[in-house]
Amino acid sequence: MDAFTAVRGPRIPTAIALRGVANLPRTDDCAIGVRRTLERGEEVFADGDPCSCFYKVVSGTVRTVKLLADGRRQIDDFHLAGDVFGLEGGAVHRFTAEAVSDVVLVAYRRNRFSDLVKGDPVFGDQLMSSTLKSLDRAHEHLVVLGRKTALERMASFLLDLARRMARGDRVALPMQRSDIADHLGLTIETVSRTLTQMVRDGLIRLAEAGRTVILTNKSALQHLGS
Amino acid sequence: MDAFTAVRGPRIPTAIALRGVANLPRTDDCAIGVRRTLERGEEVFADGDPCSCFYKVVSGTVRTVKLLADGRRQIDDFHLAGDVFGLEGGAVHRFTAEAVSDVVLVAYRRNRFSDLVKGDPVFGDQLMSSTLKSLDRAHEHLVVLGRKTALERMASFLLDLARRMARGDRVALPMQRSDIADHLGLTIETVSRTLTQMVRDGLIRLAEAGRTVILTNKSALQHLGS
DNA sequence: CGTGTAATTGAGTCCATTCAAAGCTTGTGG
DNA sequence: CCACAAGCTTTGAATGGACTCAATTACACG
Repeated sequence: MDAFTAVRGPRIPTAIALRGVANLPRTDDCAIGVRRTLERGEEVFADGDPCSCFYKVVSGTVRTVKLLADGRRQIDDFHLAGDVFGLEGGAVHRFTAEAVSDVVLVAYRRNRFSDLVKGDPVFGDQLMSSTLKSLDRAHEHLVVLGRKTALERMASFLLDLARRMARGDRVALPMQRSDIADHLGLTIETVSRTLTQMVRDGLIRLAEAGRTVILTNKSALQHLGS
Repeated sequence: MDAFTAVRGPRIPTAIALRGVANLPRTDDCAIGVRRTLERGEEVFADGDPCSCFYKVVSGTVRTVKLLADGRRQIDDFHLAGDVFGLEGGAVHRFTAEAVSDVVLVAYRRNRFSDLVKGDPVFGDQLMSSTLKSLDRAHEHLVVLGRKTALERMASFLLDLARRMARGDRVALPMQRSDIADHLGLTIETVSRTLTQMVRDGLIRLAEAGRTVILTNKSALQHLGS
């Protein structure tokens, strides 16, 4: 079975496709990449939708979500500006993608992978590199979910966010407690209690109604996050 | 940054490389793929080793492992005959790979991805497809570790193994309880108790000193595994 | 200033863990 | 062939960390 044959679109001039999102023409020209804006809570695609596009985040935050039959939820990952998501092997998406905040995306039509790479070898390298990065993040998160305590999970999460989006030691959380809980395999109560304990222990400070975290003792956090 | 430049080997005739493992010449000719046999417990590569090769399993089972500083262990995945593992984005491996049973592998030298694909587009598709399959498996496992109970974890695990390696409804477990525990984020005691409970409930039977599981009520297991 | 949503805090419970011991298997040497 | 050792697995009892249920507080928005 082939990864990129399920949906065939028009041939994409791939040289332009993924590299310079900032330089993309602001049109609906599907051949290059469709700019798409969503409001907080809107769905990018749903579990089971035909897998015709993948996406790159221009601004905002997206969550990729899996739901169990009884409503339990697991958030695989949060995707920030520059991240690629929605690239999958099968013919349909295996998870749902939703806007955590207001979001701007660029959608790329999926195609036979070898064709894309033939058109632009660098593009192929980048696509593979981006997929391998996702895989690495997923593997890292398996350790968090499989073997870490609530405190350690939160420390890992905050450090990861800080590395990716911090200005100084301030992290403005784009998501709410329930998202963090469903990402870390905890409940919102435990998330809240853990943050409170971190404040008590001088690891962090909270600001802006708890939506900004200031890392006041990064080395202690790193020791916790392993 | 490019995924496949860290180690440059001689140009690989990729058309032969990944497709027909069974047809590979049994030589040490590194340009095609080195056959490698390991005994149970031996290391394929270690966390931090330079990432010069990736591997395809010919026979046996391999585990990929992450260790925390205090000895806690997470087994990302088990790799069975036909599976590819060890392909990573960075210059060094981020986990350890060990033989769960006696194992035969073929090692492929990593190379610039676009070069590989240029040599053989089908090979590129397969490599990407294999990576996306790993990513899908990792995401599926995140749900297991983040949101499922011990019973559900074990059900998911047994069904996955059955799908991949069962003869009829018999699954000969290649790994021991501690491996299962470290894969499912449980302790060996909980793994054992869960299996005992499944036997009591008529979901499975155990044979050959508990190293073979017979799925006697697959639909009930599927209901548990969601 | 009220209203609804999100976040925090508290009390009690439970599932999986830890600690402990016994039972099986397998391999080795007498 | 049996005895013994070493490792793996199972079982039991008690503990504990995160959960559930419940109530309160804080905040955003009309």
